[in-house]
Amino acid sequence: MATTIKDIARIAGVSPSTVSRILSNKKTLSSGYAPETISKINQIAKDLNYRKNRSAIELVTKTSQVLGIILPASPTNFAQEIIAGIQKVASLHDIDVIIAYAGEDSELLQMQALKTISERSVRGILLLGITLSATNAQFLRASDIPYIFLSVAQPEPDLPFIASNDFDIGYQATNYLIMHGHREIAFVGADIPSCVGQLRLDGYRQALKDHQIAYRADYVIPGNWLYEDGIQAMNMLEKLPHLTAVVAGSDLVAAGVINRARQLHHHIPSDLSIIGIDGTALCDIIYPQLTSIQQSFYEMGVKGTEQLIRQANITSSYTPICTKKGGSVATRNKQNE
Amino acid sequence: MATTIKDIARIAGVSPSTVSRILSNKKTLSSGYAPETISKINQIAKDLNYRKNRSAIELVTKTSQVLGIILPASPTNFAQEIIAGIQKVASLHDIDVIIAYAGEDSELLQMQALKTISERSVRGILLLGITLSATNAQFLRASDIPYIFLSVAQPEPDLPFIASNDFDIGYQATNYLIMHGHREIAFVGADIPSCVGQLRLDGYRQALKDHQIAYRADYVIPGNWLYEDGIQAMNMLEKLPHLTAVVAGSDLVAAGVINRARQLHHHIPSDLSIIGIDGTALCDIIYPQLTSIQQSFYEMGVKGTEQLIRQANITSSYTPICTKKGGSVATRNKQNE
DNA sequence: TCGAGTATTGCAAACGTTTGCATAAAGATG
DNA sequence: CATCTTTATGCAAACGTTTGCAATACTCGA
Repeated sequence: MATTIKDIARIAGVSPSTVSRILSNKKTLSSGYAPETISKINQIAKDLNYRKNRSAIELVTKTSQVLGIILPASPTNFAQEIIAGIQKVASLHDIDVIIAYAGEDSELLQMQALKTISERSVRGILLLGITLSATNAQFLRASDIPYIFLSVAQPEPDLPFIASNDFDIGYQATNYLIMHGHREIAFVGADIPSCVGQLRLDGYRQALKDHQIAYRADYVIPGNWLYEDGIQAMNMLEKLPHLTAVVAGSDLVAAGVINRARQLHHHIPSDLSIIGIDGTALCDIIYPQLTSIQQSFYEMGVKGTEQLIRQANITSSYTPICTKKGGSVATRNKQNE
Repeated sequence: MATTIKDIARIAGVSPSTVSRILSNKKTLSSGYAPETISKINQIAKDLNYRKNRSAIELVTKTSQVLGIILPASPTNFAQEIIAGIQKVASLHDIDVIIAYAGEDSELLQMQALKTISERSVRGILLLGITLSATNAQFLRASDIPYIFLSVAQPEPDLPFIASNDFDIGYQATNYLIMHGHREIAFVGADIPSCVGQLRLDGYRQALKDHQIAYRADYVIPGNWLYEDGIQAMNMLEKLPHLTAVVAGSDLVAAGVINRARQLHHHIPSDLSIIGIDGTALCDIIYPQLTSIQQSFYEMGVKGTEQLIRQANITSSYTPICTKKGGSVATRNKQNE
């Protein structure tokens, strides 16, 4: 049986309140406890290997030092970076983190994760890379716990988020290729039904439009942001003779496209230029090094956590994106066509 | 103010005990509650958006449905896979997971993470990829909470672990190269002072010895398992003319070696063969595809969690390793020398 | 109609901590 | 010496739940 505050009190010959106040070094209104009492209590606590019972504390104080993170069941490779940002800020404030996994698709799994987290009277909830079903969003709102979505912008105004502007990402990626002389550009590997995918596609189309390039439906090959999607996409792209460049939905997709292209004896970037999205560590690792639209994942974690911790009202915001240059995009001059 | 069991009881006109038993569908000794009572209670609970207070439950039952994970401050890329295994099993048993980060080096950070976790009266602690200082190990032992180390074997017998046999990994990697005709083999990127690094190095040396190959200290270039270490290592390897193969401490290191080698106009695998360690998804992504000694990370998570959940006594074990073949190792015939 | 048996529910203590208020002791002031 | 402060500590309620035991209400056979 673990030692409690009462055990310490009994041994020290003081009351539990005294022990409690000393151990959580509360300053009473008056100046405080006798130094000898303090050191005695601390010594006994150490000797008895005393550890606080968080449940009891949280029960009586009705506050907790815990943040809840909800992750998609298949954690994307950038989630790690966001979590690092969260942990950084959390540990600075002596706050613990509990993690629950939610299916992206399965409404049931989502609800389960929400329940799990909300029952722990957490101080706030960070939702990474998911969109909630209407019912579940309602549950979240009703829970009375501050929350914020990270990395995917939410359409509804009362679901605050910190994310990249996915329209801009799509636009900037496409525009980058256009600026390098490309006009036959595919858009592959994105999960189109999703908010993120849809927005990026919109950005892609807008960039084309702004440069009087016709949109071709067969240049858009949806996927699930995965390496395998890149492979698949490249298999289809091969049948499109005029194509000179590809916007990949993620760095992973880009890697798939590049590797499959190599197998098919297409040279990157001279035969085909590729730009990725995310700007993860992967960019440096694959060959040729990937040019990519880099997102500020770490910053999302930091900002989101800070918002939740300082109890101010929570507002949506976009984190900056930038183009990270590699060697996967070549300049194309018109007469080559 | 959140709804409690008492609120429901008052509204339903029953006692809190009734509500409690119904909501956690306890079977009383006799057959049970009246169906109408049950449905009434459930309805009210739903209407009032009732959520259990875990703190209160844990306080009174003195058990928790939480598992603690301690991660190294710089989470390695395979940690994700282990965590996936943990989550899988945990969610099957309706168990939550809380995560704390510990420095590998900093004794203080380690202690902080241990305190954090142990105060939450968790059901068990999983320590990923770290070794504890003597003091901290003592603290862990004294905590009375079941624990198990994952992915790094512990020397002391009362620190149970589930990990790969790192000696075997070093041996098997080296032996694979020898079997392909190599005799001038470097060992790079491993963190030698660490248990894991030391064991793998021992395996490497044993394999050499078993084939009457002399050990050369300049063929061993330590590192920190990182991509950059691979780059650095390759810079040094270039000055060793007879070298034909490399055992990389991790897949990341291997990626670094390969990329730097390409920059230096060495062809992989004809000029230089490379074998990685870990067998992560990265192997397929880099070019040429990496041959690697694959570890069973997911299984570590699964097994460790199962052990902690079923409260049986916890025992150490090794998970299997296997060689995952890519295109980064070439056969070398003797007369080439 | 009377128990006996059973089905359904309630009572109250307990978990370990915090905290507003009360109190005792000691010192200061007149 | 009486009174007032100040300082250091204790009392007891409260947090929301579970659960052993007790109690009530019903059913049924004789």
